[in-house]
Amino acid sequence: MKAGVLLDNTNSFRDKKVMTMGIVTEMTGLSERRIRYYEARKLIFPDRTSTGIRKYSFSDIEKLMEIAEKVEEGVQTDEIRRDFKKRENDANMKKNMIRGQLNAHFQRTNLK
Amino acid sequence: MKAGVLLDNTNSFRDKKVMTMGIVTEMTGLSERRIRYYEARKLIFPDRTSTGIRKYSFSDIEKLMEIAEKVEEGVQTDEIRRDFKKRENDANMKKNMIRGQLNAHFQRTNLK
DNA sequence: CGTGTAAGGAATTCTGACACG
DNA sequence: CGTGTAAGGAATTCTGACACG
Repeated sequence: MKAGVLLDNTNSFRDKKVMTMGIVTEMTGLSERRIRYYEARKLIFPDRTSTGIRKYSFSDIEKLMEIAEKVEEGVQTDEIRRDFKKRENDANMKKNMIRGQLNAHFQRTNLK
Repeated sequence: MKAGVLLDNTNSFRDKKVMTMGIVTEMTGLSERRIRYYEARKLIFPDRTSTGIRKYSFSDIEKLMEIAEKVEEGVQTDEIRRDFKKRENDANMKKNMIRGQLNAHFQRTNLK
């Protein structure tokens, strides 16, 4: 319960997919073409309305700007994707570690 | 400076106007007609793109749901507007009070 | 490999008005 | 007063393809 709260990183607004392409191009300065291409390369995963319109979150925007930066440094999309995957893995491992320590803690203190 | 930080309530994402009408109708369950009407009655103030498309924030969404609730209770838009105005006034007064106390505090402790 | 562009269609949004009440 | 609706136009978004490299 407590652990759930502590580990709950849902930044509610940050992750809600609510922005359409026009806003995203405006906020990131990227072309529609580039944004769709990064999706094709499995770097971002917008939601879709029932009619096919893409919807992005604030964290998608941040991710896009990070991608664009790397690409401009000459990094290939494939490598960026691998980096993201690794990073996500690390985050999950950290989460599990914390969960383990919390469990240990409660077993010691609560003894049940 | 310090006071500025303490008083800075910019919830960054919550107040950014980034959603178009379709998303707003979906999130609030309200009709376009009602949403535009509440704007005409000075209850909400979406931004506009250069071509006239309305853009709403998460806090606009929350406000809309509150408005809808009141309207369904039979409250008239005019009264709702007055309530909002008053509430904003109260918030500003509170802000100024805090600012005053902080200033007093720093004058006492810093003596300059 | 990453991105621009023109093409054509589908979906979205906008305004002003008529309607009911 | 608050909201629905049909009307017509303007702006947005989508996909697939050709182009360059």
